[in-house]
Amino acid sequence: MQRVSKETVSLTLYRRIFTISSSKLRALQLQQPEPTQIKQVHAHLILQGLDQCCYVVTKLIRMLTKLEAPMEPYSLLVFKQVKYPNPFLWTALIRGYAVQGPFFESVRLYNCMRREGIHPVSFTFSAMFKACGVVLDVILGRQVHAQTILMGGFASDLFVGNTMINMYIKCGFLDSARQVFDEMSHRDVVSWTELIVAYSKDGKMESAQDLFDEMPVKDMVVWTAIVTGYAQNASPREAIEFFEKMQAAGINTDEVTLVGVISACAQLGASKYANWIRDIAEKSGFGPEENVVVGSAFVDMYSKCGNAEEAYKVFEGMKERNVFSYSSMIVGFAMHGQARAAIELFYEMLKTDIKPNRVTFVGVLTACSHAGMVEQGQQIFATMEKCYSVAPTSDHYVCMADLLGRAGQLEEALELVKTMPMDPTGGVWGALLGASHIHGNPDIAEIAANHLFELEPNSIGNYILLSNIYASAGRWDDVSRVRKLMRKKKLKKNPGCSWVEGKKGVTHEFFAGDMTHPKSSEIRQALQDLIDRLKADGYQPKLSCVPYNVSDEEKKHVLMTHSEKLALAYGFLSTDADSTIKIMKNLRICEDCHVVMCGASKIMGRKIVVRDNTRFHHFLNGECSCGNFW
DNA sequence: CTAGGGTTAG
Repeated sequence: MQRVSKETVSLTLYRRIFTISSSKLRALQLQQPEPTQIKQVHAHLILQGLDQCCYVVTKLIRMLTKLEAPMEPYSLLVFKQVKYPNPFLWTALIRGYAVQGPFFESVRLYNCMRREGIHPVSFTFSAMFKACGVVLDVILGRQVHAQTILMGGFASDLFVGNTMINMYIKCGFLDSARQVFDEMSHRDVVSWTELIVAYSKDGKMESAQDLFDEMPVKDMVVWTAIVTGYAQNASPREAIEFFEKMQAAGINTDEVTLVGVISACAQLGASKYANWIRDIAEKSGFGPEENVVVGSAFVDMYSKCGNAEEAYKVFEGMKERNVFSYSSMIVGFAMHGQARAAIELFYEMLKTDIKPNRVTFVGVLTACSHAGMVEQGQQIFATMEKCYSVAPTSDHYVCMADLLGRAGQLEEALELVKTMPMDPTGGVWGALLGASHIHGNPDIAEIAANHLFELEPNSIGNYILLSNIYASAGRWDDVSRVRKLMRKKKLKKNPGCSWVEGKKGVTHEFFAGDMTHPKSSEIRQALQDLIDRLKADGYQPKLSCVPYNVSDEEKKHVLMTHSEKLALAYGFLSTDADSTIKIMKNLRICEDCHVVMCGASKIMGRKIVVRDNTRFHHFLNGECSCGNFW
């Protein structure tokens, strides 16, 4: 009779046992194996005399680790019963603790192993680097690094090198990671990609780009990394440029690549790009229905491109939704002034088993704030930690200061800021300053602004806002004091700029007082005609929107040259009579322009959508979705 | 064993 080696038998057996047990797990829809099942498997091993076989026990421990079963008691138990564990078995246990914790057990076991004179394998070092990366212990990481060199040869092992790079990156030591990379005798795409991603996450796109250019062979993953890197670093045009290069190079794209590009399109906020990438996604079989991440990215993109209906359509059509999908949709509703829809969706979400997170609450609270729903917002804020164990961060205090302040409860807002449990951030004081602007309260504005000048000394917007608040109150001495401060700091005003989507997605850009457009005189005329019709309907220019101490005539003239008005007039001239006019502005839309937009939507019978620096205004029939509350 | 993914406020 032919003798079968023990390892071969055990491999077959291992397959049989584990196929059975994993199909059982699937049938029971369990995430983790039940203790009884583990016991059964172990009893089986003992019965077969395989509980001493390192190979089988190693496999068992690896499987348990993968299934996220706790290391104790079973993994540790089966390990302890093996009389002569080999380095692979030790390593499986060390890795298990590295992945699931407690981390110090990995270290203790590693030391035990060394004391017993067991020689580590390369895999052991990888496991240790993993552990160091998890707890960000770079000191231990460096010690293990030194040992890989002492042990001879391991430091130049490709896998050990890659895990070492990974550990240094996780700990934030990019230079050390780069040094390992530079000293490695063999590198693969993984080594390159790890570093490229690390550089781009650190905002160093030039370094990432340099490495990318040097790479001998580029695969889909690294192309995706560079596209996504640009998208994440607020360079959507570059992201799209590289995506197109990637396609031209004949590289496949998958849903991960698409997500990066979708995010870039969201940042551009133009329908043209939205339609373009949607088309590509559908054609390559990665529509928003199938994949949660793609779907959520599309929801966000459509919201940011001003297409709230399509965002919701995508959301509704998604087969699976998670906290990102809901949060994006809630934030989207809030952005478009649909506070009720946002809050309803939030409550709908609570009925599912998806748990809201910090971002979800930021979304709901801003929705409340934009709709002036103070009590509802306060109630949600009060329950977020108690009921959903999401501790409020300063972001949430920004929302609350905004909620109270916008609603005119400036004193309460100030009190909240003074008593909040962490140091108030620029955002919190900024919300208060903004509210003081809306409600014309120079005293509270002063308090907020003084904190802001400390926290954000170079942020021009704060100086302008304070100066405008003084101007509205007629305190011209204070105005010139702030102006002087700005001059001293050499801060330059960020010019107001608007652009409008014309036919075929072509956009036109206008600055305040802009006369450079070839059709300038026509635009002026169209705007004048519109204003005349509005005046006949009772419109009065809001002179208080001009923060200069000049004559009323001059103020009227300044108002007429605001970039969003020029964009509006051009929109009328250059788009079909039944289409929506889409305008974007880099700064907050001014009150006078807001009134004009309302009136224009009624008189001209057109839908107008304006995106200013934070949100969308939908004008229809003389009304705005923000309810004149923004 | 190691590399690429989406949501945040003034």
